[in-house]
Amino acid sequence: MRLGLIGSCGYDATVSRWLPDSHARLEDAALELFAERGFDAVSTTEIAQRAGLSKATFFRYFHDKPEVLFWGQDLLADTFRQAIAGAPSDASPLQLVGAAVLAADGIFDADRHRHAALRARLIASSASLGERAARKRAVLAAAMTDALRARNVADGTADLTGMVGAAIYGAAYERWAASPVYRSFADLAQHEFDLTVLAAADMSARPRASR
Amino acid sequence: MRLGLIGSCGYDATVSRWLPDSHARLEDAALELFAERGFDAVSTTEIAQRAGLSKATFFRYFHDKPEVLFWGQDLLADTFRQAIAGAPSDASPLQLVGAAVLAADGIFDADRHRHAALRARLIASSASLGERAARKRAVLAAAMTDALRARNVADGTADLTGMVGAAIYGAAYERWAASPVYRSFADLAQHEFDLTVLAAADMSARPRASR
DNA sequence: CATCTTCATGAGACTTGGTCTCATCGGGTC
DNA sequence: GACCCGATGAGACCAAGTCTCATGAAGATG
Repeated sequence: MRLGLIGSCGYDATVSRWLPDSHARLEDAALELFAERGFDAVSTTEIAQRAGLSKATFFRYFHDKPEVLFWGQDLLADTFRQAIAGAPSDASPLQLVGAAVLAADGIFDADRHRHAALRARLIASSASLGERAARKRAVLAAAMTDALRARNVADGTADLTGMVGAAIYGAAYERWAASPVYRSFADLAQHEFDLTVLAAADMSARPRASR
Repeated sequence: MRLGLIGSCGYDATVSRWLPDSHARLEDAALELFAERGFDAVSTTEIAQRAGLSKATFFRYFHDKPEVLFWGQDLLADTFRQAIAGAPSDASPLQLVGAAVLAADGIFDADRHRHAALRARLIASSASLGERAARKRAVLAAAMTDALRARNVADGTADLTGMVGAAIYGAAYERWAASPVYRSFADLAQHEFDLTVLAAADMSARPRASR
């Protein structure tokens, strides 16, 4: 139900004198408190206390307070990179990023869906969280751009297509998170991809005479 | 040489018992200190002292420390909006955002160019500044998207084109800031626009058989 | 059994960003 | 002269984040 892996350093849940899974306990405590009172009104000291730990330990597991909501993003960037590197050789750049977003399906399971709506609500409520989210998305775009360049896609095209890929991902994730019941991420991603292909063609079209 | 206008509230430089232009003095002091020692190693107290003011006054003029580097962005978003609203009715969405970026030419004058390289260097050096920059760019994209929707561009197309517009702006600004001598922003923007038109067509193209 | 090492943790001092309240004081107004 | 307005200073106060040192159980070694 919960990953035994932490962002950078893998660790095995050593059964010791301490209660196990400090990382998960801290995350659970934080999400509970955020759900009750919002992000800003909860202090890191309080999160740590509810998890039965100290503030210092909180910052050992999370680089800063927002990171409780954002950890695990590296995995997503890697998934994108690998999907693009491993796609068929006759795919267009747009199809490559489409395949990348579809490949994220495995990450967004039912467990992750449970907190997705809360996360979205919190991020929308705080300017500083919005900044972090924007940056994370830029990192995803850069990951795709790099993977495209590695396949000899021209620089300008790789830049643009990476951003479009991030937009497809963002739209698909938003809908996935907003859905009250669990749905397959791949279905939503495929749908957003199709819409984006149409929109890409539409960008350069002159407007029809209005009605 | 320096605007007499502050972000949200206009004020006139009342000649009174205080030295005028606190805003400008704070900004100058901050940029000097940042240039000397970097963003993180300078405290807001120190900035205020060099400007002959108190920390409290610093936070009256800038909502937070990073804002010293980012204020004035609202003007840019408004410029984009107005340019899109006022463009010829037969323009394609891509041409609309192109026109918007070109319209920013008036903002990027020689005075603003003087500190642009420093700003870029500082932003690249700090993760938190990178987040703020990413968010600001997302706001610009949203401004363009809104203006496109107001012209009856379809939602999906407006979303995508707004992001592309922000990318064009970002690339043009980056080159403008990096140029050691002052250059016309419009020239660079036009060039980036042309490249992006080509890249947009290239996104959907199958790769040529490699040599 | 005794000792040593390892390591996740606690305790708490410390710096700084950011908020808030209250006092100050010159200028303009009536 | 009495009054208010508005930019400012002083400084208390809170929370994020860093850092150092102590602790004590687990496991290894002898």
